Amino acid sequence: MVRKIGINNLTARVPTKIKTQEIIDDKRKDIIKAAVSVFKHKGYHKTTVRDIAKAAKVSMGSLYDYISSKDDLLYLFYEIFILTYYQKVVSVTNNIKDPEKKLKVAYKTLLEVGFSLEDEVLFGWTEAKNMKKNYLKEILKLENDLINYFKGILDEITAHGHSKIHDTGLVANFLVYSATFGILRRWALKGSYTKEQIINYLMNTQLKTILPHLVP
Amino acid sequence: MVRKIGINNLTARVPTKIKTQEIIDDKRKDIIKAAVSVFKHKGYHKTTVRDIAKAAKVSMGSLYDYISSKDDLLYLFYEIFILTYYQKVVSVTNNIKDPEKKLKVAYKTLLEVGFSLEDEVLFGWTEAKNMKKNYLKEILKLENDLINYFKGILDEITAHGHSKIHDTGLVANFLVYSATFGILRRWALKGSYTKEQIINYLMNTQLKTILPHLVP
Amino acid sequence: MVRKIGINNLTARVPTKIKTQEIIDDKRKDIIKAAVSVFKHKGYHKTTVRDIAKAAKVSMGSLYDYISSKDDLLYLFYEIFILTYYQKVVSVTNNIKDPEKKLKVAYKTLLEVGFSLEDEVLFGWTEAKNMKKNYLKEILKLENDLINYFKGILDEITAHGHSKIHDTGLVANFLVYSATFGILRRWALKGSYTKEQIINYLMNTQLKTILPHLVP
Amino acid sequence: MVRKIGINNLTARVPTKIKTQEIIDDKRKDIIKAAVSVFKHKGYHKTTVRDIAKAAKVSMGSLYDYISSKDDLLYLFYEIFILTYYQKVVSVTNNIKDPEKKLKVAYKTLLEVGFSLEDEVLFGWTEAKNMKKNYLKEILKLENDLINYFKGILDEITAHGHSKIHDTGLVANFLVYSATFGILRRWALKGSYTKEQIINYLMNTQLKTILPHLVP
DNA sequence: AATGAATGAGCATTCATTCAT
DNA sequence: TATGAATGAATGCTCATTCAT
Repeated sequence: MVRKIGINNLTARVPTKIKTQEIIDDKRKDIIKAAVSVFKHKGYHKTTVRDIAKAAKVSMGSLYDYISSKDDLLYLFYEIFILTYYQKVVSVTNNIKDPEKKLKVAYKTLLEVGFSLEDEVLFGWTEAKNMKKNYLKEILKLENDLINYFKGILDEITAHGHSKIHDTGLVANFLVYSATFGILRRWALKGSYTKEQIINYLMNTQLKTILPHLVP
Repeated sequence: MVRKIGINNLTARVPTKIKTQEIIDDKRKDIIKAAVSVFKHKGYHKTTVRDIAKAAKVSMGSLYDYISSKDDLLYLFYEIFILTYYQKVVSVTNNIKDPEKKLKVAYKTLLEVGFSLEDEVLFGWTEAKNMKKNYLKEILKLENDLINYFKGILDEITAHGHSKIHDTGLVANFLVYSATFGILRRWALKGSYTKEQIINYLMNTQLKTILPHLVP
Repeated sequence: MVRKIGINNLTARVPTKIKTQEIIDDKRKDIIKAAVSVFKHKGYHKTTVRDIAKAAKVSMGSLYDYISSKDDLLYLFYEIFILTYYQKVVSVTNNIKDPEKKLKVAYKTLLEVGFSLEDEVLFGWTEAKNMKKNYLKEILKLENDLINYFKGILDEITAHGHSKIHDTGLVANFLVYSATFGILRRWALKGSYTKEQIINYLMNTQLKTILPHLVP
Repeated sequence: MVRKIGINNLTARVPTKIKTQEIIDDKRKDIIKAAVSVFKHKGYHKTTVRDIAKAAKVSMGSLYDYISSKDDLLYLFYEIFILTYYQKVVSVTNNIKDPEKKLKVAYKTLLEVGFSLEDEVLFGWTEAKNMKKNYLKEILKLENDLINYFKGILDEITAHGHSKIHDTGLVANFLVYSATFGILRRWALKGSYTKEQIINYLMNTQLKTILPHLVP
């Protein structure tokens, strides 16, 4: 089941002093974009709110009209980040009927979105612990939607008897985990392997584990 | 090729004001142990040097006689952490002649050491970015030793014609990456899967990718 | 001698951008009322101009059309506050001829107005220091009118030979001071004494000091 | 019953990062003295922690080694302030046997201590609301000790049949309240009345209310 | 060698006031 | 007249590091 949530109305969770919703949405996009661009390079802790304000070309005071704390920016980043992933995967695979094909396309999309958002992925993996408890909870829920989307495909495959998957939940989790391999290990891989080589490797090994009869 | 380095003389990279090497080694072990015990729970940034001094039962001044900055502690943590991994894997597999058996035992050891050091693994993954550039370089070298140890086994397997592995470097990297799945995704997995289930799953799927004829 | 000043034209001291006097008076009353309602609960410093604008249901910009600074509101509060006291006491006692009777009624009124404005009294006592020097001067003048009203009664009493009061100015001052005892010490008194007990106590002791022959 | 608490061990309630108790006591006295000297002139809110550090000739960081928040300084001020009052009154009257004499001396001491601490009294009356709830509670307890000391004397007087006091608690409260008249109304009184005139006036009127047979 | 008090630059956040629309 | 978004100086507080003893 696909949650029908857009980015704009989701961010409603974060309080603001501004009254015009349209301005909030626009400005927030700018601010988060600026925040992420700084976060990516300096990390959450080393980035100061001044850095972000400067990057977003707003004053300190104005920044705090749109968010209520530095924490909020982290939350907003994750929200957008995970939704970007999710919506991309869903939009690309939604109309595919054959579950095996669907899995292949979904996984490939996962890999490609990851590579297109390398810095964000890296940042996302390392800074989650800095989120406030209740914010983290929300983000984990969203992340779970993505895992479940894959689990759903795997369940379909099993149901159709194409393949016998032991535990679709565990497999779905590992699939999603495996998709960030190329990014999280980029220091070790860069120089030796191209993005395409990594994608091919993962498509061949990880999907074959699930669909043994797969012909690449 | 196994680098023959022990913990003590490695830490020589980190400057100190103390002159008796023996005292340095002992005290440093205490300090790092204390630092890690705090880091694990509070993270690097939220841990203050005061916290560490307190946990190590030394004065602030004394602490700075053994290290020259908070960064050093991070480096020393990684050094010990990665060496622990490496030495464990090597010591357990060093005498195994059959490369397939060796791979199995090495991978299993990797998984088990990981689970025995969950907090350290988590900490290690998320705080690497806080290390000074030149320290990071050193740590990546050490990490590379571990990857190469696996690559060596895979090369042996290929050489013996048991299995045809396309790119042993890439596979070695992914193997080591996969081994932390259970820990890095523990928020999603805890509650649903036991450590044993996760280890079994990974042994079955990841090793089978490499050794298709494997009978669990 | 009673100054004949109404609330509206007094506030003329505070500058405004608005030109129609009628609108000023109306809107200002709303704004001050709102400001006081917030001030009472949060204190002057912890109340933000935003709070006041919200409570007064006007925009920030509009608020600043009617006042020129947050200070002004403090002044306007005191102005209304002290006039309320004064006018009440005067209106109730103006027609009483017998000065002893007049004193009794005036003092009792003082006590009762105080208890009906507990929060305002408390606020008034503790925030006066935040007023601008020249505003404070004006307020002290108004306050002096009240003291002098009591002094006038005491002078009459002395003139009529009913009682010999050493220094009517000092006595008048202390009388007015004594009247806020129940409010300024309410943390210590609440729970043990009712408003009526306190009023009775003060009527008995303080008036008897002045009029020894008094029969309650 | 006189609580046996000195200033030094009382301040133990406020946390510190310093380990040597002697240093804490000394430095804190300096800091509070400096804080009060600034508070008196600028009020609590308008005084910045920087102001205080400067006046105390310590760095910001050092200041925060001795207190844990600006609030603490307010608490420490009140603690010392109220104890100064209390200890002075008790030490001067402790050995007086005759309760009437005791009351006279105690009240006079109250008046004189007040006048010797004018700024502190004024500050104390107006800033109590800024104290944290639990701190305020402690201070009110201390204040209550002073009230009760007077109540004790009044009870003795009543017990000895010298005078019939209706409600010694209420009278004690009002006595203590009356003692700050000269200070809290100094704007109105200064210029017209000397400290001595005010003290005489209060001694004559307030004590006579309690001890009608009193001959000044 | 050891201690712990001192330093001060740096940070997140607030808020009275202004001004373009 | 009315609106509310924008400003930025100012504030309370932290903490890695130093240094006198």
